[in-house]
Parts: sequence; structure tokens; C-alpha cells
Amino acid sequence: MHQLATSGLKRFLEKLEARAPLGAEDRSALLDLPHTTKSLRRHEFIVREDEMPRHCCVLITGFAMRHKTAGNGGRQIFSIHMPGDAVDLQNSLLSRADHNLEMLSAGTAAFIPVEAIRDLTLRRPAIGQAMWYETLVDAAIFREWTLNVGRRDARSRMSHMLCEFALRLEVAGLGESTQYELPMTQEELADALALTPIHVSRTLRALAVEGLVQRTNRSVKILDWHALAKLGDFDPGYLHLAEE
Amino acid sequence: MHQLATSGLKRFLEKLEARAPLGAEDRSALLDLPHTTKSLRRHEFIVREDEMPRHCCVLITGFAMRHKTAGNGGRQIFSIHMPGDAVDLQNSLLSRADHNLEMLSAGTAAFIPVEAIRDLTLRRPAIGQAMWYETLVDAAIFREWTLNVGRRDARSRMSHMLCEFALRLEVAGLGESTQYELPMTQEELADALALTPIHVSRTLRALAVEGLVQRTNRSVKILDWHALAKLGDFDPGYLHLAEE
DNA sequence: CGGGCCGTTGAGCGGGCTCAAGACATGTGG
DNA sequence: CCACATGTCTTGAGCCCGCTCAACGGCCCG
Repeated sequence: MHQLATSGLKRFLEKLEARAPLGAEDRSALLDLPHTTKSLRRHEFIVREDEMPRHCCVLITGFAMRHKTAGNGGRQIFSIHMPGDAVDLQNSLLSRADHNLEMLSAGTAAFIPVEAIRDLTLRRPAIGQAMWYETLVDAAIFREWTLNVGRRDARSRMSHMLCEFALRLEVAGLGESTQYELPMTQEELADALALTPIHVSRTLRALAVEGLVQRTNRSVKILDWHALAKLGDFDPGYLHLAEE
Repeated sequence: MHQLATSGLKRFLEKLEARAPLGAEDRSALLDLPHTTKSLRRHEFIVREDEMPRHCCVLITGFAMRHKTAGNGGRQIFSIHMPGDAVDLQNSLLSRADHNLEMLSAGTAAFIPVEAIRDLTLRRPAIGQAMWYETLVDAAIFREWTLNVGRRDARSRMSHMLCEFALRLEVAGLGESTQYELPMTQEELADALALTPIHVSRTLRALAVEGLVQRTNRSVKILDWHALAKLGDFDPGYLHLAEE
């Protein structure tokens, strides 16, 4: 159990260090963070809007999503998260949650007391800075999604999102950029893209007919990356990946 | 000149302290940040996409906006900023800008070298944390705008945005919540709401006919706050203002 | 075998877009 | 003082992308 937990934070550590390496003391201070691991069911909520979360959660396995529902019943998904992501720094540090965090698939996560995080980032400012930058990248992704939803049509939106996932999963070592597992229903895709599930179905069909992507079950195969990226107006700069 | 500059950072300091008070040393360390002040024209860019900004900018007077243009020519405005806002921590800390920062009105700003910021936040982690939280609130606003654009119709979008500005301006001490100056053209409103300028015109007219708001020149008068907030599905939780 | 859940397909509608023209204010130079 | 250009806002008419409503089919799992 402790084995699992440690390796979970390890993935988080690797993610932080991808941007800027940490010293040995910082590294071990991070890995020594007190935490408990817990397995989570699909659709289980990690945090709900208006709660005051007392733990911050690092995904070890499985996928999660942020979302919020408007007064008219429309739901908007803001982002999708994968193993290694510290998934609710956003909510836990600001004391009152302004959106929901929900598992997309079954998985496991490490729960770290918020005070331990606050404490660590004060004691070891380099870690604080690394986490800060991580949330800045999250913000960059939020902005790109706003652009996606606000200014691109359905086919471009879908293409853009599929490209983003391809790249992020590849960088995280969770798939190839041309073929990956994505545990989202068409209804969830719709809420991420601000479309209806029906139109998501039609859009995916159109992309398949054009020979760009193929989606079967919960997996995505990209047949023509170049064309898909072009159609999706996809420029990965906003992901702020290490240049290679 | 130095007088002006100091008072500019002072406003920023007040904003940081609204969330969590800082110690005397932190306070003076922040105010002692090296910086130069500069006056900016309307439509002048502070940062452009793909640049590698070497300064972080704190607004002293005037309004600014973040935006980015999609491949099809559509522009999306992500947020509006007002005096006291550190307006491009987002871009400067991640080294390569992924969006533009442009003045909405003429104004003045303090420019702080990025290294000085990085340095200060490492030396004085409490300040780092305060700035971090500030960017987390920015992120919360990005999310709300995504929901706005994705899941609300034109009248609700507009109402929501007018409510947000009313509250933020009041908290910043720049207007009453029922009457304020907003230096945005209808085209800029359109790009913030993901509408066309034409539809913005019609929507504003509709809200005026219903007796909710009145817009003349560049000022906004809210005639029925309660109805406007309801129509706009406006719940200020996401702004994370101090509870009072 | 029955019942969710998920995806597909069709038909009709509508909110916001496009295109086009005009109104009005401001500034600028002759 | 007028002539003209420019930027901003308004109004009208027609259209289209994506929505709504409804039915059906496949699949999994009890």
C-alpha cells in the first residue's frame, strides 16, 4: 500500500521536475508528504462545489475531470486529468471549492492534507514555485479551452481536443500520440466541447469519414495527425511542454 | 515618478493582503521590488503571443485585456484587468507567452524584471504563496468564462459579465456596484462573450428594454441588480472575495 | 431475458451569424 | 467653417450550424 502511494507521488514529482529540476532535499521532502491512498469508483466525486476541501489529491491511476453546472442545467467540463496530476490545488488552496472534481474512470489517488502542502511550500519555496507553475499551465489550458469553445466550430473543437490529449498522454508516458485510451462517453465529450452528445456523434462520424480519426469503444486512433492538427488549429505552445 | 510607482505597487500589495496579511518584512520587500513605470496608449500591447517577456507588469491606472486569435480569425478575450492587477504573471513565469496582453484604455504600469519576481518568491515564500493564490483566482475566473461562453445564451452571458465587473470594480474601490465605467467597445464585449458585435448591440438593447441595465458611452448603470444576477446565473463564489 | 447505458439517425426549429446599409459622433486638414 | 475619413453603433433580411425531440439499435450485466 505504501509502495503504491510512494510511486504515485513519484509520478507527480517527475512531472514537477520536467519543468525545473529540484534539489535532493526538496525531492525527498515532497515524497515524504503525509498522505493516504484510496481507490475511487467511476463517477465518484473527489470534491464538490461549495465544499471546503481539507485534502489535496494526486491521481495515481485513472482519469478525472473538473466541471460545473450552470443554472439552466448545462454542464461544462473544464479539464481532464491523468495520473501524476495534482488535481485540486485549485480548490483546496482557495478554501472553498468553486467547481466539482469527479472521476472519469475508476482509479486510485493519494490524499495529502492541505496544511501539509501549505507548510511544505513555505518551508521549501522551490517546491512552491514548481507547484505554482503547474497551476499556471492548468490556467493556460483553461484559456485554450475557452478559445476552443468560443471561437471554433464543432469539427475544429473536437480535433483540437483530440490533439491535446494525444500530446499530453504521450508526454505522460500513457500512450502513443497516434493511439490512446480515452475513458470518456460522448456525453462527456459534449460537455467538454460545449456541444450536444448528438452533435458529438455526428462530428466524430464526419472526422472518421474524412479519414482523420477512428474511435472505437473508448480508444482513439489518429489516422492523419497533420490534417487533424490543421483542422483543429492546434499549436501546442499553450501546453508549455519542455522543448525537445 | 517614484511616488507614482510606489503607490502602484501599493495597490497590488493591498490586493495580495486582502486574502492573507503579510509580515512587515514581506511588505517592504514587495514594495522595494525594482521596477520602472511607463505610460501606455490604448491598444498598446504589453506582451504578444510567442514573445519571451522579461518583465512582469502591474497595472497602476487603466484597463487591460488578455486575448488570443484562432486560426479562423476569431478572437477570444479571456479576462479584463484593472489597476492593482499583476497582469502577466501567467506569461512571464512560463517564459513563452501563449496569449496577448493589450491595453483597453490608456494607462500606466509598473514593469518588474521577471528574475526579481522569481527571486523574491524564493526568498520570501509567503509572498510567493500570495501571488500564487492570486493566479489561482485568475484561473477560477477563466473557468467561469468558459462556462459562460459554453453553456449560457447571449442575454445570460452579458448579464453575468456585467455583474462580475460590477463586483470586481467595487471591491477594487473603482466604482459602485450599480454604476461604473467600462472602457470596452461592443466589438470587445463581443470577443469576451464569443458573440458578434451585432448581436451584442441587440442583446444590450434587449436588457435595456427590460429595464435591467442602461449603457451610455462607456458607462454601465445597473437598474435591477437582483434581476440581472438572476438572469446572468451569477454566483460570486468563483471570485473568492473575502467574506464580509 | 429484461433493463440500463450508450451511441445513432432523422426531421424540424431557432439563436446567433452574415452581409449590407445607414446613423451618428469624433477628429483632422484645408 | 466645411469636407472628409474613421470608428462605433444600429437596424433589417436571410441563412446555417448546432439544438431539440423522438425513436431505435447494440451492448453489457444482472
